[in-house]
Formats: sequence, C-alpha cells, structure tokens
Amino acid sequence: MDVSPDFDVQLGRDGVALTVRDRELLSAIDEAGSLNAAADSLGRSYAHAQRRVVELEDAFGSLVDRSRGGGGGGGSELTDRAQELLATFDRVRAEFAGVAEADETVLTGRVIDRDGELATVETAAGRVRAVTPPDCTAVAVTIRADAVTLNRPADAPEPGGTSARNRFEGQVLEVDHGETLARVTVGIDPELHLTALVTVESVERLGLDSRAAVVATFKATATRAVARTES
Amino acid sequence: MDVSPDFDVQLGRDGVALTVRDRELLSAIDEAGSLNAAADSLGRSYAHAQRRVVELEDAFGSLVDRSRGGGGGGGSELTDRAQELLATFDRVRAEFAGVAEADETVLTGRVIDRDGELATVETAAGRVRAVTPPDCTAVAVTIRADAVTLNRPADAPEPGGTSARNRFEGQVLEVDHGETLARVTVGIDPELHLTALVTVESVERLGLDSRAAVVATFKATATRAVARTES
DNA sequence: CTGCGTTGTGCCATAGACGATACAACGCCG
DNA sequence: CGGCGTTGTATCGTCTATGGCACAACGCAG
Repeated sequence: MDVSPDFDVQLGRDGVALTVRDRELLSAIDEAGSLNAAADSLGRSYAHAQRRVVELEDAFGSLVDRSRGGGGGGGSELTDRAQELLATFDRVRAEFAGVAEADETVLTGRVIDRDGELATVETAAGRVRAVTPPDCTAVAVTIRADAVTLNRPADAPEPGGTSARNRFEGQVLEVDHGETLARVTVGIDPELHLTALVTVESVERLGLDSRAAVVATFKATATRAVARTES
Repeated sequence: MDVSPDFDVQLGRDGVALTVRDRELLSAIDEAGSLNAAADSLGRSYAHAQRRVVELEDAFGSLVDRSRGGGGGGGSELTDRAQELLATFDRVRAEFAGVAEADETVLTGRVIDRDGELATVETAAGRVRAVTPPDCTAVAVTIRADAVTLNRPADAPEPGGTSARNRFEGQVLEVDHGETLARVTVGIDPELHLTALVTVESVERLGLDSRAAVVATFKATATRAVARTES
C-alpha cells in the first residue's frame, strides 16, 4: 500500500509542546534580531508571536532576551538555552526523518518466548529477537534497513562475541545503487527478503554482487514487534 | 535539558493524513460493528465520524463496508485494506516510539569530507561517517544507543569485512541494568562516552563488567548529522 | 405495513488557534 | 523634549475542527 509515513516532532515540557512552528519563530527571532521583525518575516501576527514566546518561557525557562526602548527601539535575541533547544529539536527531527524515510522489512510470526520487554519471535525465516509489547503472541516484526549490518561470511562476528542478537545467512539478490547509498536485498529464504541500507563504498569493499554470500546481523534492541490482529 | 521528545504519526496519501485519531475511530468501528456505536463509545459525534470516514476513503480507497437497514438496522465492518492500514500505522508508530525513547550520544565536529549524502565528520573522539544534510560544515552527530553494537575485541569484525563503517575501541564505564535491557556506557576517550542499549543477556555473554575492553560499531546509514550553529 | 436501528446529510453552536488593530510603556537619540 | 521602533496587552474577527441536533433513506423483523 503506497502510503507515506509522516510525523510532527515536538519537544514537551510541563505540558507545553515546542512544535516546528515554534522552532521557526525562535529561529526567525535569532535572524531578525527582534520579535517584531521575526513575526513580520514569517507573515504572522506580532501579538500572537509575543504571547507564544511567553507561553514557551513559562514551560522552558528564559528563551528570548527582550528589551524595549533604546537604540533602534530595542530588540530581542535568543538565550543559550533557546539555542540549545533548537539544536535538540533539529537532532530529534533528523532522527525521525531517518525513520520515516527508511525502508523496512516486515515479518509476521508468533512469540515463543518472552522475557520482559524482549521476546523471541518464530517467523518463516527463523527466530528473531525483538522488543515486544506485553500480552501479545501474534506479532509483526519491523526491521529497518539502516539497522541491518552486512558482513562477509569469513569475517562475520561469532554469535557469542557480539551484541547483535539476530543473525541470518543469505545471498545478495539485488543491489539498488544510489549516489552514495545502496539498498541491498538479501535473500534469506525463498520466502524472505531482507533489505539493508549500506554505503556504496561498503558494497564495493564487501563485493556485494548478485548472489554473493553475506551474513546479515541486527540488534534486538533496534527491532520492534507490534501486536497483529489474527486474520 | 530535561525535555521529552514527542511525536504525532500520520500516514499520508493524496494530501489526506490518517492520524492517531482516525486510527482510534477505525479500531472502534472494528470492535463495535457499527459506525454509530463506535462514535458513541469514543464520545464523538456520529456526524463528524461519518464525514471523516468518507474523507479517508476518498484518499485511501474503501475502508469500511457499511450497510443500512436489515437485521439490527445494519452495521459496518472494516475492509482488508483498512486492517492493513491499521497494522502499518502501528508498525510505524512503534518505530517512532523507539526513537523517541532511545538514549543518544551527541558529538560535535566538522565535516572534512563529503560524498553526496554521506560525510566524514572529524570529532574529538575520531572520525565518524554519517548521513549529513548538504551545505554545512559545523555539525552535530547523533548516535542512537540502539544502533550501537558492542563486540568482544577478539571477535570484533575486521573493518574490511563489515558494512558497519564506524568503529571505536573503548572500555566499559558503567552498566545500567534494566530488567532485560541494559544501558552500557563505553568510554572511548576521556572526553567521550558512547551509550549502547543491549540486552542483559549480551552483557553477561560478553562479560561487560566495568573496565572490560569492547569494540563499539555502528553504521553510517544509522547515524545522522545536523547543521550546528557556530557559537 | 409499522417499528427500529442503522447510514447519510445538512445546519448551527462551540472552542481553540491565529491574524488585525489599537494603544500604552519604554528608552535612546537627535 | 519629542520622535522612533521596539515590547507588552487588550479586544475583536476569522478560520477550522468538532459536537449537537434534526431529518431523510434504508431494509429486515414482526
């Protein structure tokens, strides 16, 4: 189904959420040097922008040093705390964007063992360890392509020596070259393809031609299962 | 700064976004067997719920089989497509939730080489390969704890044999045991701590006691950089 | 044929977010 | 001392999402 995952990021605190809209406002204040000019450059009303800044400061602490009167009539600039908030916002947003874009492999299976948040899921392709919500046995397991590491069979880490709890042997079926990133489809099983996102450089270094043997590994903590309605 | 990242998931199509609110509505229809009872059980108005279903179907295709008249007055049930949409929604939401919860390590540095989306960033602790937006040199690199794999030094994969492009040697500084998951802080440098989220079982299997030597690896494609305002 | 509970539709009310406008307060500067 | 551009504040109007309500259409059960 061709739907596109999308998201809105927020940084919450004291029940107030700093949204992308607020991020734009603070950023504009930083550039314009005054709340008034910032609201104007964004095509927003000064009144609302001013109120919003006060609301945000109630929750997040001092964000904008404002002064009125004086040379040029006054002005405003961001505090260090506000700069830090903006940086955090951008980082979080980038992380979410990465997830929204990422290809993913979905396996269906059943929980055969559980230990707290972690479960072992029996799937058509074998057993997968994944973070799993409580009280469900029929699950769908999602494996993000950027979480899958590919290894040459000879150099693949011993299962006992790595924290990557999931390990599948397979062969390269297809390499979808991008400019610097490549999407590699690994056949684990006639029924199961696993997609990995790796650099083109890795493709060349590992010799990931079609039919090359590879070992795919991924961490249990990067793998999420969700309850599946039995149909 | 104690802010909590939060998010709203949506599945977009044809300019219409299926939100968490819509997910609740569809789910309630599935359980209640009628649009009327569903709206009622959610404390929402039937009129709006009905209109919303039509809006969604305009964009996503047939979602609810509705019939009026007949035994019991009629009723509604979800189509397979709707069930599939709900499952997709849950999977995406779980992925985002994982990101929102995850601890992360932030490194600041400068881009010293760039090849399309990928860049090499020079940081205090060494060079990191990360997905990087265009046109920026001062960046902050985010490494999610669930993307970091820990290896015993003896079993660590050869840099040439794995697609994990980032590799740091260090020693365990602290292990924060949870029930089944543990947050391991690895000292790479006096200045740099890297946090990894691994299973408790891995902690025991790898013997991750304090001061144990480990090799931390993570993929470039799972590492995001964002522009940083030079201060 | 009537009753009943459903879907479908239209119209109005309400609440929240936001813009528009007006005006006071401030403080340097000529 | 007055001008100027800023911040601060109040009030009103608009837009959008949503709830409330009324009523028609439907189709089986009795």
